[in-house]
Amino acid sequence: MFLDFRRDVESLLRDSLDRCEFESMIREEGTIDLELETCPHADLASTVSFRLAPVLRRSPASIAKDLENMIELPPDGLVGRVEAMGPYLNFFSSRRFLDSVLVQAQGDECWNASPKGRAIVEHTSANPNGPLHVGHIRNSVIGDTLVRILRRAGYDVESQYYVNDMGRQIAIVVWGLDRYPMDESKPDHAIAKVYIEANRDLEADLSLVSGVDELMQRYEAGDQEVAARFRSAVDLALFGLGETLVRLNISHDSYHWESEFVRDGSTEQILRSLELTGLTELDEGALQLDLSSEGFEKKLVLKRSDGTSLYTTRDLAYHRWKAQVSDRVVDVLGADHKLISGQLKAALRLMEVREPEIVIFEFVSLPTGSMSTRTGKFITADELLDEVESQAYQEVTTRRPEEGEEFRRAVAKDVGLGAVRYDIVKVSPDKATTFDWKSALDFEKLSAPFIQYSHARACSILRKADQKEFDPRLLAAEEEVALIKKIAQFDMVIERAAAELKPHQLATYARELAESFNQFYRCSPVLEAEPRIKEARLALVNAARKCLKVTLETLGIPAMEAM
RNA sequence: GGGCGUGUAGCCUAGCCAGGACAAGGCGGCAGCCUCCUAAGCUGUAGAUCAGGGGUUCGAAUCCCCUCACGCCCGCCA
Repeated sequence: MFLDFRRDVESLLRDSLDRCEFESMIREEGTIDLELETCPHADLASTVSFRLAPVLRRSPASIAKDLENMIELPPDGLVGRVEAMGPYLNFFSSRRFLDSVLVQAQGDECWNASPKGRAIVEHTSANPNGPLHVGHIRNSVIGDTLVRILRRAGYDVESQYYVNDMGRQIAIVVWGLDRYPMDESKPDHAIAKVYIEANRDLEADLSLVSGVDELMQRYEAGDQEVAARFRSAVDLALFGLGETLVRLNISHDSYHWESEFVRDGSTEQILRSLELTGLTELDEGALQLDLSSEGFEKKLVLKRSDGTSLYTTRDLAYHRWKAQVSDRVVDVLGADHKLISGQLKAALRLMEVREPEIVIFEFVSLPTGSMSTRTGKFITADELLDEVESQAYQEVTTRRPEEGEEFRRAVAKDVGLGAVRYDIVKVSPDKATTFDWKSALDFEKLSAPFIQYSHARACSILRKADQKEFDPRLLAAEEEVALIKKIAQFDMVIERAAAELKPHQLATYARELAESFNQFYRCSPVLEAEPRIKEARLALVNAARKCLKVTLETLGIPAMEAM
């Protein structure tokens, strides 16, 4: 679709540069950047003339004119028109392009890119010491959307949850379970209560801390009885976490426990590999890595003086394994991991292991300050989902009073899920946000229901008519052409979001697509149009419906047929 | 103190990495549209020294430097 058009424009422009012999004049600088971009004035515009002007000592406008004159448009290509507008070189798609988009969009193949390789995306990986809160799910939603985008872009993706089962937090939970029984609530919530109580005790009486240390040492040493207690506590928490993730339409293909990488010896192998670099040293019994050559002043501790391993060392083992079995490794991490992930990458470089691509998201705070599992200051994802769904139920009851209970419940569930996911994914990950109930419960334009609604309207039209043969050339109204072009951009948006790992670009596209459809909906009546126009418009509605559905699914948001 | 990130209308956000043709949306405000395919929609309107200052450039919200404000980090925690 649009990528085909862009490829044709690139080749036409390169040919033209060759014919004008511009390229040879500045070849020593390498190939010319064609400077193609989408803009309001053309389907693709090039500003390459500005770049050429100082080298050729000519005005950008005259260069653009020459380039325009030297372009030979094939009679039946995707590029319909080229026009030098001052210094800009504007390219417009052809009628054939619009027709082919409309035909392709009736099928299912055009929504998936060709195979690219294997990718591993690690996301969520919250400590199993409590439920997911509204900060954690920013990780989950960004991560899961990236998984879906990469799949669309042609990657064979495995999503992984890295379980921190060897950390202090989980040892505190295991220790606390001896003193406090879990109550009847959802297991992750019950574990959090134990964790909060245990922390309170440990802070009140520092002599208790040795009990936690001992548990950690026995776990790492392979004590069977302790291992069983750890496993049982972690499993309980993960079970609860998993239920929340299901509500968010998120699932992981595999779970990997930190302790795996200790037991199979790969953490020890990491230590040996790093010792070979000659940059390690013992300081008071602890093994440290000097990363000053990589720009880190502080030394990275790899092994405690009591011989136990540390999070980063185990993480290095995990990352070396991931790099070995895939073509792309992506981690989604909170802003508090910026430094440590930089050190991780540096250590991997020293071992000549391919570094992961790290997507950092900034924190979600509450109006009252930052969240904390330890002190119990958080809004859980479960609470949020309950509240949003209940609000959505009221909305749908107001708007569709004639519909039955079952319909309204189902719509509320899908609207609620969509609203939560879209609200998170629409914001760029590097923006810190403050959680706000009012905005979370808003179902208007800049939200998922806006897009779901467009899809439902398209479905409603299609339900009322049978699709027959159509002539795409009959779609020439401004809004119709704009909608076709917007649909065509799907492949480019996916490619870019997958390359840059920016899921919010897809959220922006989804809103634009829905807007284009709504404008078409207003201007072009379908069912009442004369037969041949009606068939063509039905085909466009069908194309838009498919594109909206695929876009929503890639965002992990349900596309209902009615709402 | 050092590092990283952010600062765009009353509020929230896109655009910034790859500088280019009028800074794009939403919420809220104001004025309209349901004898017409679902009004969770659509149309119009008002509202911006793109944090501030300097620099590079034919051209800067976008690149560089400085300042200010906010967030995160700088553990033998994870």
